[in-house]
Amino acid sequence: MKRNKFEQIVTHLIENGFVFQGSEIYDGLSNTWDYGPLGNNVKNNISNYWWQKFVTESRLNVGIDAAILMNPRVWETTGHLKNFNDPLIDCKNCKVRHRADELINKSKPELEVEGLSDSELDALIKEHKIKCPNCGVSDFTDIRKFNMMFKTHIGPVEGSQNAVYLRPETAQGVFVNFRNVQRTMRKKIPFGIANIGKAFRNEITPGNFIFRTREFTQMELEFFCEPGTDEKWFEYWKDYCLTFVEDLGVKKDNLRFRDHTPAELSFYSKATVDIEYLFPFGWGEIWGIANRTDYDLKGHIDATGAKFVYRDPMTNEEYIPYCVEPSVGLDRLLLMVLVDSYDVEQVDGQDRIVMRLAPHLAPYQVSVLPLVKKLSPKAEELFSMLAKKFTVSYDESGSIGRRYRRQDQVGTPFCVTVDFETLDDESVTVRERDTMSQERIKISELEAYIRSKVEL
RNA sequence: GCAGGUGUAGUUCAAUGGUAGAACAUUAGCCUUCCAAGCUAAAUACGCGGGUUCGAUUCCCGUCACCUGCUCCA
Repeated sequence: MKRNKFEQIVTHLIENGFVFQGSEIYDGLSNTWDYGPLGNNVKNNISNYWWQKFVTESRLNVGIDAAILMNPRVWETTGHLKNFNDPLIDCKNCKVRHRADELINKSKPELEVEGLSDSELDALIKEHKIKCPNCGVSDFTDIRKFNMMFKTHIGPVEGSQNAVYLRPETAQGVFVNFRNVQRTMRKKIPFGIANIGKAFRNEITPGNFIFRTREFTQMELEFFCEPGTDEKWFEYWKDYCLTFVEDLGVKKDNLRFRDHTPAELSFYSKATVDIEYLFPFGWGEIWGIANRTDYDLKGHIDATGAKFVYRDPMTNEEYIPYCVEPSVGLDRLLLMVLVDSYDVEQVDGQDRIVMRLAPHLAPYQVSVLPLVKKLSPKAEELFSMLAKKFTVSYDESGSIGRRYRRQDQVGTPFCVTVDFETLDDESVTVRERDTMSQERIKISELEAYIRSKVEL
């Protein structure tokens, strides 16, 4: 079996401690993945960089960390309980799956399907002998609901009264805290609230490694602005996000914007644009920037009477803020960065695998290598010094050339080699991943030298 | 969930109805070792369960996982 490039990359990531299959020794659990030491480092680097750019460096934004479990009424308000309840139906003849309401709509547009129960939909399909658009036969299974929210319960006893859901998006944790944050931080519109956290969706079909999983990390900013300025801010954040993605070091040819057509717009969104990346398996959405208008705040006001109406202190004008939401999946950014940096080149007739990760994202920025094991004490000393400033690995096993290649494989941009001269003159060899070039640097100047190359 | 495909050391591949070999990788040792050198050792596999059989990694069934579609989405 010939392996495609994506399979090669996945194998490489698993073999080098970036990602492991979840619960592997128990035969795994479908589409769960654990991040190994290296993948975790890269993920944290991306996540920290996002927080740096969207919160720390922003005069307008602040960040929170909202709970995963929320009062289930939140999901009634947002429509998730209703909209994540798709009535699915399978054709027994050709095995193609359909949505029951859409199935009826397509062949009998005159029939009203809005608000019908499953059994009523079932009855309509039988009564009008609706045919499968794929094979033309009218022979379907019963409707089955596929709730995309993970359900659990509070307390020791399971029951419908105490049902709660794992949040399917982090955004609502921000919206319900709009007033808390605005008041305590004394924020004036426009301002944004950021949140990084896990979300859970019981996807019908996950896949493509860590691209679509049922448990994933979202990094979201809910940016609140005055109605009428929303389109301006939409454009602003759209550009800001693209710049962010480009700073992750991926090839620009592999990036594009894609506007959602009116037909595919979410019911809550006035406009949505995706930043997409060209994965080996095709274009995939990385980042969605949505104009959510006042849908969310208004919904919570209507349901609870929350004081989410904002009074402009200058004009005394009152309004419900509009929200522009850049929402990105951390796992997808990670996959993008890892896939994009993977490179195989020929050196002296041998394959050289190099992860050309941006230095600020690499799992290790520096590796300290004693030329021979006798030099380990000096190298360990150097490791301790550098580890206070950078992420550093240490390797004393095998020939120096082999160790350079090992570091290339996991994307370490700089290797620092301790040799016998080091003992005499306090200098080391700094070897660069991308150029394979070497330079002699004094230990006293090492930190500044590496810092100048690692920082953006 | 449905349809199709795949499943042997860490990886890539062999062989076989009588319980498995290699290459590379890994670990240890030799070597004043700067781009996967060499030499000497070591460790590691038939996804799981059941059936047929004297005996199953091999045949059958089930299951689990992964890949490709259908659907959904960050």
